[in-house]
Amino acid sequence: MLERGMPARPPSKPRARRTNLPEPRPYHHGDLRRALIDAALQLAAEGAEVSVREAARRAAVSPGAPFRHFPNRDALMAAAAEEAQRRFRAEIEVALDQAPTAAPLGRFRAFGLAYLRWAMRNPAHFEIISTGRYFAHGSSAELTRDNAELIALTEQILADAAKQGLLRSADLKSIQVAGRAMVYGFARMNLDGHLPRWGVEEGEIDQMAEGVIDLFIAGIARPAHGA
Amino acid sequence: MLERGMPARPPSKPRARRTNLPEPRPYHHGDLRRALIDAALQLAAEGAEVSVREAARRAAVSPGAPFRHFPNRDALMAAAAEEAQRRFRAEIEVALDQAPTAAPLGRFRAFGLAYLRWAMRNPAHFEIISTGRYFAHGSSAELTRDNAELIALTEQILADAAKQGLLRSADLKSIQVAGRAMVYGFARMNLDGHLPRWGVEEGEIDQMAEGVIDLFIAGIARPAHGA
DNA sequence: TCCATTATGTAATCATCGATTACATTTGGG
DNA sequence: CCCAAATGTAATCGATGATTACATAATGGA
Repeated sequence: MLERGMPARPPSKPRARRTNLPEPRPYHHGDLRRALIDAALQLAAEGAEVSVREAARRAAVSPGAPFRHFPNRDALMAAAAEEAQRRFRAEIEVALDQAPTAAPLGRFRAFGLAYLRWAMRNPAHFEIISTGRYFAHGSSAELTRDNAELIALTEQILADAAKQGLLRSADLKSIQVAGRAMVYGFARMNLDGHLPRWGVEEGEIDQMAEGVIDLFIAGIARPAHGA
Repeated sequence: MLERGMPARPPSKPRARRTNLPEPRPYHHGDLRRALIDAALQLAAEGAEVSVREAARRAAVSPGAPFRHFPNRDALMAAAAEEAQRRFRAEIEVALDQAPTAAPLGRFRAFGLAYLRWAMRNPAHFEIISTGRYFAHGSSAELTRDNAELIALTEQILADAAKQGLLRSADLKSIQVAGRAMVYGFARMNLDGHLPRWGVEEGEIDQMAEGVIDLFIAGIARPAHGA
């Protein structure tokens, strides 16, 4: 596969037909596919709508060029979503690696916090991943699989918690769906502008996210023996 | 205000210039604004994207006509959202009117169930209301006010529950945000295709919604004395 | 080494969409 | 009755997704 840092100028005949252009980029881009994905993610992060043409513009390429790499706009969005999902998942896995394996509810908490933290800091990317409005639902097998694995992870954590007698209810399915809904909902509330900007304080929303997750865990956890 | 069932043909001179067209609609529509809003909601409900032109087409009117009633597409979407929000709110208020005033947690449950029931049955309309992606965020004062009132309603219910000593925690803010996040998240999960179609059974998702809400209430409620 | 095949980019073009402008028709009040 | 305001039409513009024909570069086998 072509790398990003490859030599930008193959030493073939330069053919400087126009001498005033500062960057006579070679006819071939090098890794246009990657550049388009990056441009798409960047556009989304800037709050602009992602158009194929604008991505092409950012890659300094003609409007038709992207269609050599993606059959249509949705395919570009799907590729961008896959990249975003990789980053999302990586951050969650780092958080889980740092949490002790023996404490399921602590892992559950770490998972939720990492999830929300990423979603708060990358709202546009989170939306591309989650909404399925930017490209057909099951069009990306990688995205589907990745997501299913994350869900399975939470199921495993909850099953461990149940096995250790840490949960008040045996209805794991409801707990799982409720937890997903709450975290997903909090992320989307932030995204959709339903979280008032409590004070200008940075990190205030992070704090609220923490409070909400802890409330949920307190709600499902079996009360401590002495309480 | 003009009604939908108004006489479609004012008895002015018919001017049948072309005799083969089945419906020589009069030059003036009657209530184009309302027809455009209906068309927009209908298009959304059908899963199609809402375009001004298609709404105009459905109203059998020229592509420029809608702009006599809405300055731009967003304004049309905002008007459609206001209409959807009215229906949404009406259904919730009916549900609350049927719930006993003295049982705050029962009212909380009724609220959540009505909310989810409507969101499940009108996913596209729910999205128009909630997403703020179809028109500028605070562009509709009515929508903002309506939504704020619904939120205030849940706050009141929770405050009542706290006053009656029904809650385990005194952190009403976290409870409120967590509850909103969970219900909102469940609705959006359905919308975004994150709820697997558990069996073809109709009403299965309704059941899941109920389970999730009950789990949440059980989590925040002070345990019964004898338990 | 040559060159032919394939990969990749360009130019031109099309249909659709949101939006604006100039013009036409209808309606309703003075 | 008539004119002004409201409302609809026609024509047009710029942006976009997408397709097609063509141009250029990269690659590998003879």
